[in-house]
Amino acid sequence: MTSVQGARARARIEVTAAIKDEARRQLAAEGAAKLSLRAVARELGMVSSALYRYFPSRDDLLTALIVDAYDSVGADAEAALAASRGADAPARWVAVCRAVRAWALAHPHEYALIYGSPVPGYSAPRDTVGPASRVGLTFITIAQDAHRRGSVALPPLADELRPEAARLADEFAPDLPPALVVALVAAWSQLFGMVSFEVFGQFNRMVENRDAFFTAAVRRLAHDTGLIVRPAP
Amino acid sequence: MTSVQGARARARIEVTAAIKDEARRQLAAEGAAKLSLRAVARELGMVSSALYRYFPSRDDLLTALIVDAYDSVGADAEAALAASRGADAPARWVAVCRAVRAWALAHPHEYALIYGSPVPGYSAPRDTVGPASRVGLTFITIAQDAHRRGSVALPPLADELRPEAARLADEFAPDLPPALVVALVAAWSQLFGMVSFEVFGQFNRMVENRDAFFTAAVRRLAHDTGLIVRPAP
DNA sequence: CGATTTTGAGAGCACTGCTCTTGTTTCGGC
DNA sequence: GCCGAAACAAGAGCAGTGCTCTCAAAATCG
Repeated sequence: MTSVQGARARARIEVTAAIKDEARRQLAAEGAAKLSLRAVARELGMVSSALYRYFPSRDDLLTALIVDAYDSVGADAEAALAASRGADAPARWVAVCRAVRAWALAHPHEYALIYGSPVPGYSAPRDTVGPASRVGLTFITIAQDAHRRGSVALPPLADELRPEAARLADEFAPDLPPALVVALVAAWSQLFGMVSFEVFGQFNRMVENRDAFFTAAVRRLAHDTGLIVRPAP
Repeated sequence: MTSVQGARARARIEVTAAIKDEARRQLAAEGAAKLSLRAVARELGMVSSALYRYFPSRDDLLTALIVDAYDSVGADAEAALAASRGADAPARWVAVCRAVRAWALAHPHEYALIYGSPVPGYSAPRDTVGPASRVGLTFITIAQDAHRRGSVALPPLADELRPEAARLADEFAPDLPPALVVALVAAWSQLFGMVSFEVFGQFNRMVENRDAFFTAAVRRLAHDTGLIVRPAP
């Protein structure tokens, strides 16, 4: 297929990767606001206009970095999920949450890029929705496994939320009870609230033992979602 | 005091206010990234260098806007708290949470400024910590009232979190049980997780009936914190 | 080989934050 | 009322930005 596609195509993907690497380096060093196309080109020994052959605009470069960042957290979350195979549902939930937090603390600027304020004129392009959902799918997988094994205690569901819950479940996990799905979405967003507060410094001079705080809170989140410990028969 | 302080000082605070107003307008229209000192000056009919007499740098202007934004949400939250006087604790919690969310949806760019990724070289200046804590203090007030009336069911507290909880309570609300304080901090950050996801578009093409979803989730947050309904004797 | 597409290089445009210098206006003490 | 000091507006200018355009070199394909 595209394997032996001439030196040209090969060079192109190499240069594209080099640009993204250097951009990621600047992102980690200075943040998205200070990411400069000219500086990236300069560091790579090319002229700024040449860079536009690879990314039609600065925002497109950022979009590429966004996709990569989503894939990076997503991969870490999935790895944590795989590594926790066999554990009970709450433990797996906590493991994935801790993986997400660890990734965020290790890549604060990339985290800010995807879970902070939308940087450009915003409106995320279509390419991002796939990678963006990988973490969420991890949680759904945990819930599905737990539900299959009967280790779910259905959380309460407010009456006025019932239609929304049914729609949500139908769209994302038809095999799961609606109450579980909406609880999952809530816990998902709440998890990122805690991670964002920590990464963005809102816990400064307040929470000290963040590891213990986070773990306890996230365990409670699992409980709220309905995930319970139930040893295999 | 500083009341009749000459036309000079008077003009200064007027110009300062005009600059902030115009900056806020541009902020709402285009976002923090595109806020331009020159454009603000242009719109105000002055030259860009003159603006530096009022704000020594662009970041200082942004800091001023940040403080104002914190005060704005804080005021709304406090108003909601005052308006809910007499209601039971969970109802008051929900009322304040809804006020915060409403403010965020009405001022998305200002919300992004204070609860999104830190924009400048970050590290919030000292002036911001006072206004920034107003919303949190609102929640502490609710908890204190509830605790005084006995309408709190203490949430569980993990052993490894006990020292942290004691320290936290001692620093922020010595009259409250430590378990309640850490639960409060967790719920506080989780609340902003949901608001951020809604404002930043993470719920797009997913949650439709966001009002019902948010209210139900936030009610559960109150329950997690230990706030319970208990009619006055 | 020749024609075509892809790439790099350079100049240039309009814009940004910010500094410095030059006059002008306002203020407080005599 | 006068006069030095402080505050101020204005303009020019610097270094940097994203992005467009043109033009030559290089790789690709018929």
